[in-house]
This record gives sequence, C-alpha cells and structure tokens, in this order.
Amino acid sequence: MAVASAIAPSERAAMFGLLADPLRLRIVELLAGEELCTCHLIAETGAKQTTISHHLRILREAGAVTAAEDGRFTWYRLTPHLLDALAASLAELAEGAERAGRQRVPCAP
Amino acid sequence: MAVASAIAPSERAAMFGLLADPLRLRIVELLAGEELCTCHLIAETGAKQTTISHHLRILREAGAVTAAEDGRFTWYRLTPHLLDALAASLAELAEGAERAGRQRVPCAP
DNA sequence: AGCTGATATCAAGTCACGTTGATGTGATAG
DNA sequence: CTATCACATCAACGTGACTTGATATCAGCT
Repeated sequence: MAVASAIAPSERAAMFGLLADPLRLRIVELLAGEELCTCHLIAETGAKQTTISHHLRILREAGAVTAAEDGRFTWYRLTPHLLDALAASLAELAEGAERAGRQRVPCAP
Repeated sequence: MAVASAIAPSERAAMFGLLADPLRLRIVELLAGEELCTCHLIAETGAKQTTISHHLRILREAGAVTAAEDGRFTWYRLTPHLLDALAASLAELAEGAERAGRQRVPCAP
C-alpha cells in the first residue's frame, strides 16, 4: 500500500504548504544542518523579529521544528519526520510519473 | 554542491506551492500513473470544470504537466522533472535534519 | 528593584489565491 | 448547417495568508 495515502490529501497539501513560503523554506533550510536560535534566523534572513516568530510558530505547530528554551534564547531544531513523509510522498509521485502508461482510458462511457 | 540550490529559494517555494493546494495535489496524484483527460479529472474530483481548468493551467505553466490535444479532448500527463527536483530538494533537507549538529553557534558576538 | 535584550502574542492592513458563473472557441455529431 | 460537447478564458467575489507595529512576558545583568 502506498505510504503517502496514510494521510489525508488536504493534510499532505498543508505539509507542502509549509515549504511554499520563501521565508519559511529559507528558515527550514537554515535549520537543516544546525540548531539555531531566533536571533540567528532574524540576522540571516533580514526579516522582522515578529515575522520570524510567526513562521516559527507555524512550523512548530505543524511539528516541523522543535523549540528548546534556554534562558532568554529559544533554540530551534528541524524534525526529520515531516520531511521524511513528504519525501516519501514525492517519491511515489515521481515514480508514478515515470511509469505513467501511455494508454488512455476511454473518455465518454 | 547542493542540487537544490541551483534554483532560487522563491522558485523552489513556488514549486512546493504547486502541491500546497488539496485539489491540485489530488490532480497530480491522479495523473501519476496514467494519462487523463480533463473530463476524468472533473469526474473524479467532483470539482467544477472551470476550477479544474484553472489548476491545470497553473500546473501547465509551471511545467508540471504537459497537455496533448486530441479532437475535443485534452490529455494531460505528469512530467517527472519537477517532481524529481522537489524530491532532491527534500532529500537534502531531510538528510540535513538527521545530521543536524547539537552544538550551538554563539548567539551574541 | 530597575533596566535591557530576546521572544511571543495581538490587532490590523494588504494582497494573493481559489472558486465560480458567464462567455468564447473549436471540434464532432446529426 | 446547427446543435452539442470539451475545454479555455474572463471578471468578480470572498477568504485566508504574510507582514508589521504595538504590546506583553520573561530572563539576566547592574
């Protein structure tokens, strides 16, 4: 059975939606490789603090990142689960696209 | 060198955006495996003809699908290129998330 | 205690996106 | 030739998303 279909289509779409925003994608990419605190993300993206905080909240609530508070700093780390699910979903689609049959199902019954 | 960074972040985000809509994702999934004409997509999604046509235009202009006109029917096929690029992009991110170091870069210089 | 710096939350404004009904365009059927 | 069907385009509407300035919270420093 297809692994991707374990999740509802709308939920999968929402997961892709997490990466559909340039700034959010940038944050995820920065977080892929090392743990960073908000100030780093602000510095490297040039975005306002409140904007970064907003997107981090979205990523946090979606389970894409985890936050660890340490004093006045909050360190964010990327969780692989969600990315893995998306990767599996895409792999299925790509595979399907490759072997897409050329035969056409009749149109009007 | 990272394959994903060959494309601008905003463009990559736009590619993910293609799959960020439930209906569009559904269309892509239906197209993964077999060539279909618009009427099939309308029938299987239950969406209005004009809505389907709109999303097909978006997918077409993004290069995610190709259209082949045959009489009054238009057959759509999924192209692997874009999905492959996204899969590669995700693979990088997922890998980065796995090996994300625990050491924290100093915050305030 | 008082101040400052790091973040999160709130409220508001703007704008892009998806949906839809009306309409146009070819192509096939009768 | 005319009617019908498949599909695309257009214009308009509504909703949701991103951004941002103001504000609240909380930790560490003096």
